[in-house]
This record gives sequence, C-alpha cells and structure tokens, in this order.
Amino acid sequence: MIAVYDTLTRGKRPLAPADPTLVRIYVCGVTPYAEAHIGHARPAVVWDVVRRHLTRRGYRVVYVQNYTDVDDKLVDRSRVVQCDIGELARQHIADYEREMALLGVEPPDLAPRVTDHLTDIVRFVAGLVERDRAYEADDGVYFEVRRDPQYGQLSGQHLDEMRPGVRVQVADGKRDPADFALWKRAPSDEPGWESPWGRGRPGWHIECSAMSARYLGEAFDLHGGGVDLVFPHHENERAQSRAYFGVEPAAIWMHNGLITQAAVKMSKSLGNGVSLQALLDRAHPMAVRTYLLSVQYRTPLDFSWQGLDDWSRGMERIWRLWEDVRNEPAPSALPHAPQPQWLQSLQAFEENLLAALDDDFNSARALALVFDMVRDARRGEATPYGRAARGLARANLAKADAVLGILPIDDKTAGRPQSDSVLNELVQWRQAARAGRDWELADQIRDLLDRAGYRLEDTPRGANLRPKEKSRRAGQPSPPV
RNA sequence: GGCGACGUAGCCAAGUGGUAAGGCAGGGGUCUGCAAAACCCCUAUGCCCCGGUUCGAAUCCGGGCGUCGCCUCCA
Repeated sequence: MIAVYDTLTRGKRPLAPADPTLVRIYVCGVTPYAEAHIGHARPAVVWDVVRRHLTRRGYRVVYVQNYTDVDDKLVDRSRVVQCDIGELARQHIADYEREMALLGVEPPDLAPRVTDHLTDIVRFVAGLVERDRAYEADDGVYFEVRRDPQYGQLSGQHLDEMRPGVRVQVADGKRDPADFALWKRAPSDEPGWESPWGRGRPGWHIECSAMSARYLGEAFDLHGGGVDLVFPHHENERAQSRAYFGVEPAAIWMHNGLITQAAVKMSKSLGNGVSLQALLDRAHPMAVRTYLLSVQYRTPLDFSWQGLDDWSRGMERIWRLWEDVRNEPAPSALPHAPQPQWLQSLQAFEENLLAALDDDFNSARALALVFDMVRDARRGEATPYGRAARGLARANLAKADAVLGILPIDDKTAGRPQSDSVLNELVQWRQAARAGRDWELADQIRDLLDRAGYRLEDTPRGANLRPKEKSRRAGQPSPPV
C-alpha cells in the first residue's frame, strides 16, 4: 500500500488509481522566461522519484508536465531582451531539459505547451460560459468564483476572510474581486489568438485544466506542484475543472515544500535564488539531486552551500563502494544460517527501501537506509563472506539507484575512468619506490598526482588511482587527461 | 486579519504512543612505511517552554514563545 499526503483532505491517503494498473500524473511545470533555479529542480527530482517508485511497484505511469510558454512574464521578458517570445521560451526549455537530464530526471511522457493547445483552451472557456460559470467583461472572460460553494476548500481560504484590497482590480470588469481571468484581451502588439471574445490569450490557470483533461481525462490520480501554487493556481484550476466536468479532477493533490535560504523563501524579488547552473558548477549533479532528496518532499528545504558540500562528502562514500563493487558478480551462494546481522540486512535492503518510499515517498528515510547498507557491506567485506557482501552491495546499489537515482550517470555503464599511460607510469614508478622502501620518493610522486587532481590510495588489492574531489569544488580546473 | 507549516545533538535530518535512524563535523582506536580509504568505539538521560491525558509522549490535548509560507507573479 502506498500512502500519499493529500492537500485537499490534509492527510495521507492510500493511492488507489482508477485503473489499478495505471497511475496518471499531472504536474505543473515551469514558465520558461528565465534560467532554471534550484526551486525548479526540487519538484522535478521529487516527481522523478515518484514515477520510478510507482514503476518499481508495478504500475504503468503516464506523467504529464506542461510548459507555460505564453504569459505576462514571458511577454515582459521578451521586450527587455528584444527576443521573440517563442524563441525565448524554446531556449529556456532547451536549457531546462538539458539540466534536468544531468540531474537524472527522466523526461515526462508528455510535455504539452500552452501555445499548442489554444483550441482546447478556447473550447474550455466557451464551455464555462455556456454553463453560466463564467462571464464576458470588457477586458476578457472571468470565472465566477461565488457560484462555487466549494471554492477555497483546497487552500483552506474563505472568500470573505481573504485580506480585502490585496487582489487589486485596476479597473477591470470583474464582478467580484476574487473572480479570475480565463481569457485576457491583448493589444495587437502582444502575442494573441483569435477567440469568440476577441484577440487575446489564456488566463494563467485554464491551461492546466485544458491540458490535463486532454491527456489524462477529466479525472486522474495525482496532481502535483509547489505549495506556493495551492492558492490561487490549483484552487482555481480545481474550480474550473469541476465546473466544466462536474467531477473532482485529481484524486490526490501533492505539493512539495519550498526551498529557502537562511530560512527565507527564494524568490526573484528578493534576489536570493540559486541557479541550477551555479549548483552544477559547484557540486556533482548526483550530489545536487540527492541533496534535494535528503529531506522529505513536503518539508521546506533550507539551502546552504555548506549543507550541499557536507552532503556531497557523504555521497562520496556511496560512490566509492560502487566503484569497488561495480564489476562484482551476484553471489552464487550465501552462507547458511546462522547468518550474521549484516548479511540479513543486506538481503532485506530493497524491501525496506521500498517500504520507506511507500510512506509518502520518504526519500530521507530511504537514503538513510542506503547509508546503513553501505556500512553493512563494508563490514561484511572484511569477513570470509566478502564476496557475498560485495555481490549484494552491487545489487543493492543498483536497486537503490533504480528508484532514487544515486549513482553517477557516466559511471553506470562505462568502465573505470581510463588513466593515460603517463599516470600509469607514475603509479608504477611509485610502486617500485615503495618496494625499495624509498618512502620519500613515493610520497613525492603521490603529492605530484595529488596536485594533478588524483588521489592515490594503497589498498590491500593494490594502488587505486582516482580523480579526487569528484563531487564538488567550484573554480578548480578539471583534471588533465 | 484569515489559512497553513515548522521548532529533534555543533550543522543537516528521520521518527504520530513503547523508551531517540542516518549524514556531515569532532574525539579515541584498528589497519597503513606514512597517508588515504574502510571498520570499531564515543559524542541529545533528552526532542522550544509550561501544563494535561496515559502504565508509558519527541509523538495525543491545552496554553505560550519563536521562525517561515500562502492570501499578489512564483516550483
């Protein structure tokens, strides 16, 4: 049983998809008017884990995440940078998709764009007007909020208690301050499409109702987004969809917590955002990914560079084990009872991991189990059952990677990083020095390699050379080779 | 003013009634030519404060204090 926290009912509910074999997910995607920041990465990574876990649990998943490629912010931005709005959106979408791929986020099954769905949107708005749930005004079409007795349920807002005067109306044609735009007339120098209500563009919320219905049907299983979207975006989306179809659009509403810095929300206006590019310059992409998973998805994540560095150090331990066991075959036979504790743990690992994720996708607990597993594997490695420990470690890391995404993508299939002949010469030279007990020379060679960006470790199985500081470091040149 | 979340060791963080996971940092060991890595041991008699319920509470209830979010574009 998979339990998921539902914003509407304020509690965990069992996931019970209408089609028991298929989970249909809609997540509000980005408005591609600026470079992606860490706040865009969190939901992407979180829902990537949701998909992976549901898939592991045997469901088929259809995951839809939209791009809002036309709205006021894009219009404004395109003016500032003197760039065609379509081109602007395409560039930012391309950057976003490239960065998400680095983070190991699998692309959505469908990534619909607003500009490709004007027909659906116009039909949706027309339907709401026909049903007398929306009205045409001088400057567009508005949804009539007061006609929905359930309005405010999702966000816990009460229409009469919302701060008066905050929703500024600037001489528009709303009948009620809480009404929101379904269609906004646009001047001829701005992007627009013809409609029964004149040339204009969609309001902010209608796109998601139209596109989710188009691809997932009028009712689907999970709807996601950041908590800052609960009101007004999702409240309005829910109201529209219910008004149009007469049914609840999403069985469960999931919302990820926001990312803060020094406990304050990152936002454009405060200028305290951290771009994804800056993160990737500093840390290994998979360290960034798992850092975002180190906290349960609903909990606010207070970002700090120190925190990211600390986390990266922990991940290195996992990756080191992977490097050591990646080519290990599965154990052919396990020792018989009585089995030591570590061996039992290694065998129960995946079961425990999946159980942690069954509980509202608790990736923090899941990652703690991975660290436990690493320790158990190392412990077992030093026993007569070392081969079994290593084989189980390899299998377990692969299983954890399948649902969480924890291993460096480049390393997964490629062999060990091939060192060039010069490096090999140095290592062998040093081995000779050590054999001759010339410790001073041996240490000098090790220092030399260190300065070149490699760490040399003497292990029971021989010298091990690997690029150091794999997970982090801004400003350091890439190792030569 | 309304709605909501959070407050667990130096830092991050899991834990919704049964006697404090995990990571980083720190201390001490084992191993090593020395390191590194790895492993072992130690580091919260206590979970913001005060009451209450209970055999038993970080976990439930009441009251405080503090921080943050939403109510306006925002993942």
